Amino acid sequence: MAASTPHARVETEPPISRSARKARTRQRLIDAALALIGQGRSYTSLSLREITREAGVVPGAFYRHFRDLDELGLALVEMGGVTLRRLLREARRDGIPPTDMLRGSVLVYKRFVEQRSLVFRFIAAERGGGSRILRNAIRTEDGHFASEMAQDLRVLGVMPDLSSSALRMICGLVVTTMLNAASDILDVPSGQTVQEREMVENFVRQLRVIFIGARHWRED
Amino acid sequence: MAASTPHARVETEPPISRSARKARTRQRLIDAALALIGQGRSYTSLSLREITREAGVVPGAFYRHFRDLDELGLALVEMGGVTLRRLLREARRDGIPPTDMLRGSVLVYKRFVEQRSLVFRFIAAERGGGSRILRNAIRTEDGHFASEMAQDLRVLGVMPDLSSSALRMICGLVVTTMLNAASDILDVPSGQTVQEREMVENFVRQLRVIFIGARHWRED
DNA sequence: TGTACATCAGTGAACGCGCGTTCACTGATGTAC
DNA sequence: TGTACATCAGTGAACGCGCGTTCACTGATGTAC
Repeated sequence: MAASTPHARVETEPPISRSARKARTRQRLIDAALALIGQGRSYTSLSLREITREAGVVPGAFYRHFRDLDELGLALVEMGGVTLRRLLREARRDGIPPTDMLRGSVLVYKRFVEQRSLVFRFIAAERGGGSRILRNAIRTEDGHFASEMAQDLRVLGVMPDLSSSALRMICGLVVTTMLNAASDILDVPSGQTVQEREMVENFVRQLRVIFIGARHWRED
Repeated sequence: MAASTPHARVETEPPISRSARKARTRQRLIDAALALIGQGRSYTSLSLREITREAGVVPGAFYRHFRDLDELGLALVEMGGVTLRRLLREARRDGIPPTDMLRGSVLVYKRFVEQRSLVFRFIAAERGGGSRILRNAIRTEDGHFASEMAQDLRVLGVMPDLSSSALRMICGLVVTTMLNAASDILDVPSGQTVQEREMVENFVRQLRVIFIGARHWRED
């Protein structure tokens, strides 16, 4: 047990600065909340004590890092934003799948969501539901994501006839459709089941409708 | 206080059968949960005692009506399903707004959501988030709603070239877009504000994209 | 480099509180005769 | 219609438990000289 007390030093590790240690504990609290979400709990129903227990610190230590649970929630939202921006960055780097572009993108997205299931579970849940503060923070984050996506499409010369505002609006629709799909992706039993294939197919077709609509869009 | 005890009889009311009284208490529990949701609470974070307190019964009485909170949640989902079916029924009865069809429908929907804000707040929140049981129940309910909408459109002869499966898929997209919008509708500060108009405009344009996409849809 | 003091992340104990669940009970409603 | 008994929705008290928050504390890290 001595090894887990805060001041014990694991022999193989070098000394750690106070600020680094503090940042590490902060991250442990965030990870603990995500781990509990991963066990099927919803963020709104987590207690401060559960989180500190999972993180391996005493309840009172929580207050060295966050004023209350909402503030930890905002940190999770920020992490969600970072995750979404990474999705775009990877898309930019890897380019569009050469054949069957839409289905390819959907499968890439599906894998991305599954690899970061905890963050997406959190976003999908609190987007519609949690406290007003979290909901608005997530809405803002989603909005930024949609705007960035619109700018990327503009740069790539996709749908050059659309006005910026129309492109932005369409990306907003794509984003909400993606986030709805994230919830479906996480709930479908994994493995090459019929359900899974139907879910992917449905998602692909819905995006196709949106892009067909975008191609034929005319300003009023 | 005597008037609020279960056996007291308000003089002006006729005697009530035992089963009617039980149904009334059950409804009070449901209404109490909705009332608390209306105060900005999320269903997942409600406690059994809060609900019974709000309903004006003793905590133990809860068990005469529901096994646990999930079972009450399922009753709320069912109520949500009834609400959605009523929306379709009214649409059938009143027909499509004669001019500016889409914007007209959106405004009708907006008023509908605002009038039943508690139910929609619940659905919007638990759809992505609550317990797995509730999420699946809501998914099922939404699916039925989409199927019914598809059938209505078929009967009305809207988009007669689409296969039933394509029509169903498109209605699914419309429904998720509607439910996302419900969350926006409930969060936007009411009154004739700029924000409100922009939100409605965005919603209208997104639906327009979907319907344009549907008109140009070709089976693979 | 060494020493004396300051800082502060995390501890551990304590507090009062609301929680879910149980149980024997009460008394109005329902039923059999 | 009247009477005797059964039913059961709701009561009220009790239980053990985990909760959020507070506080004086400890001791490793950081700093001034």
